[in-house]
Amino acid sequence: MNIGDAAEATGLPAKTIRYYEEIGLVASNRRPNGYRNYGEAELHSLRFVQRARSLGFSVSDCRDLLSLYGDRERSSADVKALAQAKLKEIDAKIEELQSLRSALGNLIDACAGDHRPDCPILDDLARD
Amino acid sequence: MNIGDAAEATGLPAKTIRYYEEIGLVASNRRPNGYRNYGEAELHSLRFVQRARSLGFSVSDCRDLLSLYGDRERSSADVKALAQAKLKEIDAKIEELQSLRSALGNLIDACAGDHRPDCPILDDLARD
DNA sequence: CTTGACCTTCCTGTGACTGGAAGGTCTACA
DNA sequence: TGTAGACCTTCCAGTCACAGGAAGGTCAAG
Repeated sequence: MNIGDAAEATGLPAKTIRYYEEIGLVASNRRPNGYRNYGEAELHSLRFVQRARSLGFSVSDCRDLLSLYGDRERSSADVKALAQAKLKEIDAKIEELQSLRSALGNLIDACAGDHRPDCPILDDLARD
Repeated sequence: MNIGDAAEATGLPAKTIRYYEEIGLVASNRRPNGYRNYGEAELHSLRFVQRARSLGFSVSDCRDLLSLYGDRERSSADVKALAQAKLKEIDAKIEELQSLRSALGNLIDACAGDHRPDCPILDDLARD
């Protein structure tokens, strides 16, 4: 299976698949003509990474997760710890965005939004 | 006022202040010895940008906001529109993070987190 | 034999900085 | 007067996770 088909099968752009190979995340076999060749095992890894990325894990996290996935001696506690750390990051981001949202929302509510130049938003940004 | 003092006064790292000058966001005067020299006007702009950034505006947005701030003919509606677009972006990010949080949270809840290798988190990432 | 859809590698750019090297300047103190 | 060290300067490289594009090789169909 060529990279284009692998891209379609996994939902990842071909560029991204090449990138994952370049950084040593998901290897590939090569045909005699130099083309990359993807089998079920590689597709599986690519899909694994795709899902982990979409859950918010970094590429580096994916490396760890793939390694845990391949380790028959792993403890599920190790995976859970990784996931919980990620969850904490996500919670922190949500909280930050919410306080940001609230501050910006207040400014917007205070602004008339008409043709006149008076604007509480700019006033706040420019306050001494 | 040298860049170090300006950094302290605005809360921005000196590196960042130089960067803002490089991209043409906040200019500076120079002393005969080549050192940057910051007066009240420049400090004001830097603080303005610092606040706008901390509200989630991009550097490009800051450029627009600075320009609106300096425009006596502006309409507050223009500023409000910019802020509302940003608010929409923030809301979208919050929503995305929340659905992500929920998906990851479910997986975590399903994982025993003990010494055994069985792990619903990995199972989900590796599902066919 | 050609066309066009693939594939390859390599280089550059993104956003918003951050770190570090190499070297110039200023101030305080002996 | 010399010097230490705390500033300042520019320039280059790295971050993260790719995306865009150029130049050129390969393949299947007609």
